Amino acid sequence: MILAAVRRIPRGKVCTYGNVAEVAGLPRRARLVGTVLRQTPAGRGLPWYRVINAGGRISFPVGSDAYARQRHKLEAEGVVFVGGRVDLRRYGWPQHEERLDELLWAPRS
DNA sequence: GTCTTGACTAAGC
DNA sequence: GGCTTAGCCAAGA
Repeated sequence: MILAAVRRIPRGKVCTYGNVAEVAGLPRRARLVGTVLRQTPAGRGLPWYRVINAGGRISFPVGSDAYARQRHKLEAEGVVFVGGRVDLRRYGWPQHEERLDELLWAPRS
């Protein structure tokens, strides 16, 4: 369910661990999302890099290899970083609670 | 079994 | 915005 949720994040958008958990139907399991992504091999076609923390930042140590990889992937899709963070009001997904309800109700594709 | 860890968060300063 | 502190809960050890 978690991986399915990650796959639904649109290009050029980002989603927080907490929101991924919610969309996956697992409220309050943000850490589990991180655990799953950590264990998931190089998910081909899995937009894992679109998942960031609630602070709008990448959850890897700044300067680390992983940090650079994720950031470049996002910037390549047009996501802009300002002061090491992205504006969730602009790039965050889903945008509104209303949208979230639709997602939970809608059949998975 | 328990104890620790951690790609997390919301709340309080 | 930043830093701390409490919760959180599945995995690992």
